[in-house]
Amino acid sequence: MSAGRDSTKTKTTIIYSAMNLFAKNGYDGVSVEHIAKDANINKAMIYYYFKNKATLYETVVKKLLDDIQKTIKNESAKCQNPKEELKSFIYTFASFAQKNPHLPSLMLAELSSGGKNLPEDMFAGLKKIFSLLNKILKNGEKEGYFVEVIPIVIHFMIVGTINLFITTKDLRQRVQNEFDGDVCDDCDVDTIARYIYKKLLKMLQGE
Amino acid sequence: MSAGRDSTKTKTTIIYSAMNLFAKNGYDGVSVEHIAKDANINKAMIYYYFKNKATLYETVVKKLLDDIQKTIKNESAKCQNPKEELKSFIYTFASFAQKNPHLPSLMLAELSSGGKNLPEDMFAGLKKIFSLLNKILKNGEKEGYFVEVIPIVIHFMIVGTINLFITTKDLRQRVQNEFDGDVCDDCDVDTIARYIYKKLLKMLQGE
Amino acid sequence: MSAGRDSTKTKTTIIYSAMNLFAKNGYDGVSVEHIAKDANINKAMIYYYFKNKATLYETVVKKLLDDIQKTIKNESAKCQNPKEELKSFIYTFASFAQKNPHLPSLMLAELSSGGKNLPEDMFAGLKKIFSLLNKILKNGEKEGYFVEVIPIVIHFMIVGTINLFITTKDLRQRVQNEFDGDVCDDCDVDTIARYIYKKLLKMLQGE
Amino acid sequence: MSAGRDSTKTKTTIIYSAMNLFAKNGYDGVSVEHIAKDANINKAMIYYYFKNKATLYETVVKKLLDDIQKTIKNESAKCQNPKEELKSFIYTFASFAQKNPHLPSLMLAELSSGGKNLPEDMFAGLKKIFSLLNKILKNGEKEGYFVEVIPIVIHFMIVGTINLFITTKDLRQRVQNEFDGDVCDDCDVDTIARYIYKKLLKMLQGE
DNA sequence: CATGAATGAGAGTTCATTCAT
DNA sequence: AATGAATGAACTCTCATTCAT
Repeated sequence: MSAGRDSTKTKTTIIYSAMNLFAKNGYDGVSVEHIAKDANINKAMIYYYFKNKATLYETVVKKLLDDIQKTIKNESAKCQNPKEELKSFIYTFASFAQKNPHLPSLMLAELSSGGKNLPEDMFAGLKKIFSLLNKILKNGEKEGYFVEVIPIVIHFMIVGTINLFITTKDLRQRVQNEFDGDVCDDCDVDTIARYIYKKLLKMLQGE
Repeated sequence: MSAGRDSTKTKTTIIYSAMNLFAKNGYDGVSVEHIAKDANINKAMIYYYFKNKATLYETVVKKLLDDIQKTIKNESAKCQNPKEELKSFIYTFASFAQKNPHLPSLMLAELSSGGKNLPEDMFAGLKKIFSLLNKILKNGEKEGYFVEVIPIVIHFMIVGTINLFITTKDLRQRVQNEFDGDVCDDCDVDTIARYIYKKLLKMLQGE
Repeated sequence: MSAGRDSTKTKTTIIYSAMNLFAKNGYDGVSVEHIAKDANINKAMIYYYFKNKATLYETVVKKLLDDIQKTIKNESAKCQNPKEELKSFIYTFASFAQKNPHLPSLMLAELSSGGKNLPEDMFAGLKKIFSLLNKILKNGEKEGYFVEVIPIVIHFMIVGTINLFITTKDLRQRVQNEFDGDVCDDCDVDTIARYIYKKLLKMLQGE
Repeated sequence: MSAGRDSTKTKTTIIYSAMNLFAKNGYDGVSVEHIAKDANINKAMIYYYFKNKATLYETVVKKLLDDIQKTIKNESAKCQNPKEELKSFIYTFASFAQKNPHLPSLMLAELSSGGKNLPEDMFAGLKKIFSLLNKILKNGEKEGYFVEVIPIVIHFMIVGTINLFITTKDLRQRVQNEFDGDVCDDCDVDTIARYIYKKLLKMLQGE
């Protein structure tokens, strides 16, 4: 009654339920039945649209990586110089990660398993994202904006920091009071992005 | 016969097997039977020593966090000033993470699940580690070595970068050639630690 | 549009695909989807033409039994005396079984399940085939060609031997060398049919 | 309560339930749950004792073939000459097949699937049985009792006939009256064995 | 302390069958 | 006459956990 017989709609529903749940509980922590119930569809439909659980997972992760990569690219096109591009990269990644809290979790889960689940196919997504930053840094270097750096380290600094920031949000709020140091529990992502950008500039321009 | 001694030995064996497997495959990716086989003991013994699988997991993670925290503390005690302490923090964390490749995986897995698995009890470990860095930064600031920063962000920068570096080791080697940018596939952890420290100093000192 | 013609064609396609697959994999070993794909039609069409899977199976088996029975009858009509008729029966059954390797498999599968699958309706086919041999033997007896025998036993000898011969073809070739006795792995069906006929004559004529 | 914790007993129970059900309904026609219920044990125990359904099936078939082969061998040892041995072979096979109505069904099912289910491992059983007959025939030939024949054909005659006789028992009784020819619906297996032996002798001795 | 046997719940997956268009 | 979407039941297999010895 509800969903009817709309192929794309059903498939999309499945993907979003899966994205949601995989992000929260990881691959092994989510059952196909769980996804089906969340998507309000019959469990067998998942196998109608996807070969198996692993394929569904792969689809989800790929979509997420694809989306962010496109978003970053679009935003980057509006920039005038490497500095702006770097800023845009950080801001866009951060805001996307916040809007899709799935992403950091999935990325970390994926990476922390050594890519056990999704071989051969989704690296493309990760590589493309890194490529974008790589170009920005190299350009900036060539044009005299930045000093020479090891791009992958900068990449890990940005992504690692933001990811941890997002994934620990709940935790940080849980501990805020029992702690002397500032855990930034009420900072919003924009603030953090700005902060990271500012600090990073110092690295990239220093001496 | 000859009780007691074997007891601790068995328990230790279990913990190390569990640590190993949990790190590689995550909580849900490891079965109790799997651990028993790896530890070469009877499955029921795990339930003799640990209430259940979750408790065993908790024990493992806590031990790991405890170990690193103690190591960092010990190393820190040998230092003369905040700069040296910061250097020591980064180096120690990096080398510990490399020697226990379990740690980053477990930390990420744990955090990325929003602490779903080990509630209430293991945060202590994470907090202690952060506390160490917090003190270093605050001291450095008070003594004029560092400018004022948001400690948790610096913490995430260090930990996030190193963790990603370690967990992506295999992946980076897999892609090294098909890529234009340097993915640092043959850098060792020390090199990276030194690099991170150097770059961080710029942040913390720059006017 | 242009109904009617396609109708029969589709139905026929289904039957042949089903025959092929049922023979190779047995009733439970074949899915309706499998048949649909093989026949290159939509799965639901099978339910348009046949009440359900069991009915389709029944149709297939009946057709096969009907075909062979008609073939035997036709060939028999060309014969002059019971001896020739017996020879024709054996040769025809053997060559039909070889051309339709489905038949023996299906017969055996059907019989070995105690007729669980097709109740009440397909025995007719089996009975008709046996009737043909029965008449030959009775005639031969009356006309002094053969001694009196129990027809059903002779029937089982012929059918059982040929069926085993055909169904074990692959197996016999697999073991040919590791075996001292001759497993007749390169005999063709005609040779065997002739041999069976010759040996059977001895039984039917002896003293 | 009932079965208790007796390993061998449980395993045996499983095997016999499986033998029974597989014979009646074939491999695909029996569910693991079905077997568990019939054996009055927990479904998971089947996987405790057997790798999977296929392995259980294999075990069952192998046991059956082993049993009959040993029985035939034992009986054969009591005989004085090839003629007696042949008689013994036929009688023993027939009576075993009757007492274990599973055997013919399983053999046929197995063969008719081209050995799809049990590769590489159970042929041994089939080969051993054939070897026994092979020796009898060769000996008989050497000692002047029998003429030269193709052993595998004789083997198929015996086994094929008896198998069909047993598997069609129900069917033959269902049709007895609606039929002119004698379908031997009330013959017992001994009668048939004797008959087959008698007829076979004619083949093997006739000049 | 230690073991093998046992359990019940649930996981992923497939299937025959039906519905809506 | 034909199609793709949908369903619910069943199936194989695994797992965390407990019992009996």
